[in-house]
Amino acid sequence: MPFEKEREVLSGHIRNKNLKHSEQRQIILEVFLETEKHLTAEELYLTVKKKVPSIGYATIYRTLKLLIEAGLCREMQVENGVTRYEHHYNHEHHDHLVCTKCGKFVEIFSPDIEKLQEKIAKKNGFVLERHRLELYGVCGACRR
Amino acid sequence: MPFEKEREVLSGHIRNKNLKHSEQRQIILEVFLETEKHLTAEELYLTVKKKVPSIGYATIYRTLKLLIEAGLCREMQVENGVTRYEHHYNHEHHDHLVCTKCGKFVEIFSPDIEKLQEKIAKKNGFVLERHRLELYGVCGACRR
DNA sequence: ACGATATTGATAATAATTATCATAATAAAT
DNA sequence: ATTTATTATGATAATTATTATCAATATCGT
Repeated sequence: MPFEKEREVLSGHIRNKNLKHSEQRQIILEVFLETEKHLTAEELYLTVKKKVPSIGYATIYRTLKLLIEAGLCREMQVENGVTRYEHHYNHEHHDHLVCTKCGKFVEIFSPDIEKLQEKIAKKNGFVLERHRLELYGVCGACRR
Repeated sequence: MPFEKEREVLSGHIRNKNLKHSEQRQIILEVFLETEKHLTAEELYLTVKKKVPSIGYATIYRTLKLLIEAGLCREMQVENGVTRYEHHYNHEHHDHLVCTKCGKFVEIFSPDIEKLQEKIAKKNGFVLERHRLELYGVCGACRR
């Protein structure tokens, strides 16, 4: 059974909040997890629609919110304003390095940068909650 | 004459692109520069409207784009999705540390972080063009 | 199976920004 | 100064992404 852990997380969250299971939620979760890239709501909608033709946009958005609350999903917005959704369960925190030509991106992480951020926040009297770092440049393939 | 340099920059850009001067553009620039905080398009619109009641929203957006092209203005988007505009001419590059309670923010800059970003980009074969860094936390005042 | 409650899907509403287009303003040439 | 070509403006429609509304349906504990 693939994604058993993730199913359980969602199930637990639903029970926890006295919500209800539904086929739509199951399928949206599956499609989301099966897709190995950062989806837009529209992409998710279109893919789910193939399995559940009656699905509505609102359900996609509602379920994405639910997945976020459950800790299974994370929102990311890259420059142009499009919101994408990425897997969050068992995925380490990371930031993104995005190619401005082809849109390809890689996930990055730097403990050194994280430390420096903490330092800056403290210096200004802030208690840091989270941050957002996006690097934009041109990737190797796009430069030739 | 205040903001003489900035006026010249805009003037030069307008000449350069064979565009035309207008009172609206002058006044929008003035209001933008006079306001010592990061404005939304709406705030700018409302302030300009006091001086030029006939001003339209489209002109505000068009002129903001023009100011950005001229290097006088920079867009910044903080988490909630609202786009704000800040002074860019003769302002050093900086990032933002934002309070999630009251919305207050301070401008920050760390050469060390910048260097690390370059290093990461290079390691991944990217030539870095720009980045975006926002730190979110709770400020001193909001914690008591 | 019943009843209380939550979910769904269709659609309207919202909000921010951009496109359209007729009219007005600007700049350059006469 | 007048003309002329071109750009800018303002009103409004269109667009896009997301959220709210609400009647009909599905779920879950009894």
